[in-house]
Amino acid sequence: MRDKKYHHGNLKEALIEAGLEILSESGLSDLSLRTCAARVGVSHTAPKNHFGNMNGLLTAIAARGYEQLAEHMRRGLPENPTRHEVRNAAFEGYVDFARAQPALFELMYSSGRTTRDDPALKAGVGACFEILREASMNLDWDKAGAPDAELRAQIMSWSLVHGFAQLLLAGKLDKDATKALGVLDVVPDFGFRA
Amino acid sequence: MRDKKYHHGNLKEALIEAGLEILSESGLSDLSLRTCAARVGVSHTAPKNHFGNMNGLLTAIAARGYEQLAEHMRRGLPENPTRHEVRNAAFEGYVDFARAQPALFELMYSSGRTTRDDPALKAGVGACFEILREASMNLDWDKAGAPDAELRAQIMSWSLVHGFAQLLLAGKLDKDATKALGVLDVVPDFGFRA
DNA sequence: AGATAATATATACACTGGAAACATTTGATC
DNA sequence: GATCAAATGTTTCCAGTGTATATATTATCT
Repeated sequence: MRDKKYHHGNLKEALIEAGLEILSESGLSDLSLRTCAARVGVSHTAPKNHFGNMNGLLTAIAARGYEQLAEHMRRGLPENPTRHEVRNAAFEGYVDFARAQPALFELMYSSGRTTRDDPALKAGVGACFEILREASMNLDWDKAGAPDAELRAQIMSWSLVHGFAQLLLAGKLDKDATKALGVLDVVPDFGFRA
Repeated sequence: MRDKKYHHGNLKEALIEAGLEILSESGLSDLSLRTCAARVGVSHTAPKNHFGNMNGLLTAIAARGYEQLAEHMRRGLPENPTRHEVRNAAFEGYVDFARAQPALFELMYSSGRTTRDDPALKAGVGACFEILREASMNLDWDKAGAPDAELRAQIMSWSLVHGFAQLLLAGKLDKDATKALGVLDVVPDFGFRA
């Protein structure tokens, strides 16, 4: 880094990755414009050109998070997976991701820190939502047959797995409870009747 | 308030209520030691004597939040409620509370801002958990009969209703989806088979 | 080459939580 | 009642935060 250039060249991407690193290493409270900028070696006002403000940077980081979450939910799937395999992978991957990246997960689902209408963010959320749609198909819930049975099952699946992940991260499920249930064992098989 | 006394007399309680008001009126981002202290008319370092630091104040506020949530989950119950009425009231009350107090709800379930081991906080969480236990009794899930079937049903109930509430607050369920489902209509009757 | 836009810096400001020293009041003990 | 210790608040200061403004540097396009 002898000849440090005035223009970084790929600052936008570098800042997002710096943010992801900070979230992974430290936590959400240590993620700031200044820590991100410092890690990249740039002044703390440089991000403004690419993200507008803190909200914009956080939104971009959260969007990347949803992409990673979608990856996680498809990880380890065989070539032509059965519907049951898709469901198991999706639910296991969801909780796995939350536990592996708690700070990022918290940012992704916090209400005021990100901009909901952001296209990249909505795309990431949409990718996850699509996986959950596939994972929830042909679930024989009680109200199956109702006009919006599929959407209903999809939202219930998402609620169930997300609520479980969040309660886990928030420490609301004590160790006895989770151990008795087998945590990851209970998740993919939430009592759904195939 | 002519003769303003040096000692407030009930500062601890006043600060908690000020915090609840700020959360209700403005939002989590506007809640600070200084805004709380200013609302009570006291210096911004006064809270230290009662709560130690910001974390302590937030923990106390969150604990109060769980008490309010427990109230909400029992609101409007008749004298000798049926199990179905208990369940409906608990689930409706849970989502109702989240929508009525989104900022407080976010604080209550955020990971790093509060101290998990705090006795008052644990008591509040315990009260809610107990209501959920009652609301989940005799649920005929697939794995009913297993040694920990009841705890399992309890955790699933909590995950389901909490996940739904959080996804709602985070704006992940678009209006078409929630409208198609009837939101509060779907909550108390999540496909449980009585 | 020269104008213009994009990108990064420098500086200043209001805000935050917390540490330290000090002031005031309360309450217990003699 | 006087006295001394503990509890309760204030004052002052500091490092850290996001952002607005003005400025400097580079890239791009005609």
